[in-house]
Amino acid sequence: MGRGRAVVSLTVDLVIFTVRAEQLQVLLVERGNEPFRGQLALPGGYLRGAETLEEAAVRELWEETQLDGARLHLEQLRTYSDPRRDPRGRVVTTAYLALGADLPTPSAGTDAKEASWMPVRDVLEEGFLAFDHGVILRDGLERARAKLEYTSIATVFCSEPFTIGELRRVYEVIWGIPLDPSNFRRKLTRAEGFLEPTGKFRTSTVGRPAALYSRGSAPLLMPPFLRAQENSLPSAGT
Amino acid sequence: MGRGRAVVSLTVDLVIFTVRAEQLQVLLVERGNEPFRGQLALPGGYLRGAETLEEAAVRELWEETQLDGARLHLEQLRTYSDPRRDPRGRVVTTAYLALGADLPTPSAGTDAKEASWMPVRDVLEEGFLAFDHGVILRDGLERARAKLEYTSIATVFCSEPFTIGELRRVYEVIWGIPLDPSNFRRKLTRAEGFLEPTGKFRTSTVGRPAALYSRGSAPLLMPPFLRAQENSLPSAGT
DNA sequence: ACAAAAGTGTTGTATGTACACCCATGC
DNA sequence: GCATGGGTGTACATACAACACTTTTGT
Repeated sequence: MGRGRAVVSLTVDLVIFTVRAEQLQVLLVERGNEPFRGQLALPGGYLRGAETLEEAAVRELWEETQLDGARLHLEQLRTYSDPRRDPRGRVVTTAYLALGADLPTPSAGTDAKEASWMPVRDVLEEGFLAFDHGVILRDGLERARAKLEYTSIATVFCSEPFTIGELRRVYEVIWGIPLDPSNFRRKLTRAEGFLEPTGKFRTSTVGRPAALYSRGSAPLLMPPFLRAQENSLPSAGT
Repeated sequence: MGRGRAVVSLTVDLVIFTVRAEQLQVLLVERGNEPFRGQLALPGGYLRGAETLEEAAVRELWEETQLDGARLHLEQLRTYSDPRRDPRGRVVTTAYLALGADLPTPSAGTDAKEASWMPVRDVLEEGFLAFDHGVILRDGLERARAKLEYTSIATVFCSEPFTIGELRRVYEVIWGIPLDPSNFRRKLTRAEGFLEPTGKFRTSTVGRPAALYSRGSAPLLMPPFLRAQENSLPSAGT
């Protein structure tokens, strides 16, 4: 029964997205060791004895990037198991997708590795990232784009409270297409449980003050908010 | 760096669904060893040295159930990593979802274990299956239900060629709600690339002969075909 | 006054839903 | 003929896209 049972190491890797400077950005670390020394990679590390993969993801998030898992949306993305994906041996990795509002730059942390935000569009090309991290990144991007359509996930990219205009910019940046402000507003304000009005206004910017909202409780957007069949990956920027 | 690195075994488990006798059914095996001896479980087994998880899933599919992976839709579901999920030790498992048309009963195979189809509604209750397989099964069910909405996956439950009525029964059985035959037909025949007319008819049944179709090439259903927010899991049967 | 962003109204088109009705077959 | 499913037509309600228009601020 145990015949041929593989000896494997298990790791977690993190695709951490935020929207800053009108661009979708991903948090990357520079590798300090071979293989792929000096190349950029997703943050990640080995699973430890008594923890779940999710716990390992939160721990690595903190250790490598000083980000607080409780303030991010975190979900399992997929497990990658090609026997040749790591030249050092048999390493299976489970990728997690983390989404959050633009936070104080984490790279000023104390850890050895230097973490930095990079525009997704600049690192999408094949072979740019170490290992199979390019594939993982593209899978994470597609997951994030798809979830904007039928869940209220976009709100986690905004720090509360936020305006509808800020939320719209999240959609536009991640989908790479412009949206009609009036129709966007109607769609989201009518979606039951999507937005919670706070009664306050943001007046610090030009133009008419915008109403401030916080996240509602509904996880699903019904009916979904479909982008066109616009599936061209390279257009992730402004 | 290697500090605390977990020693883990990796397995694959399979949630195999088919529609037979107007019910959604899942393929289960009876455990021959402790723990959970005699209890029903999802088919599965250990990952071997040089294979991917997907290859292991196809291999176990054949070894345990005599089913041919090439004739099924197979996709990764999720990886489960609770340190206490297997009392024997640290076993992380990646679950795969397999969907297929009602095939010749596989349980008459040569292997040791007895595999058999069971109606999903009869095995959904918590604690019925071994390990955390109940959770995995419910995740697989929710994935299958969700994918009916926005992909053409339902067609893999029908053996080609099939009629629109047969396809409609797939939706009704998996969602547990009745659908209007006329509107269903219009929706699917208008979806570009969903159905490929064969020009032939099925005349072996009562009523007017039904046109026969084969699967089209479009993987996505645009716009999606939404069930109501009907999310009650126990209603998976007729 | 003007630019800029928020927010409202309106209109044509598409889509979904409900249901009446016709069609072709087995019995 | 009648039951049974296949398949078409139609009318109503809803939803979306496009875009004109009003409101409220900063400069």
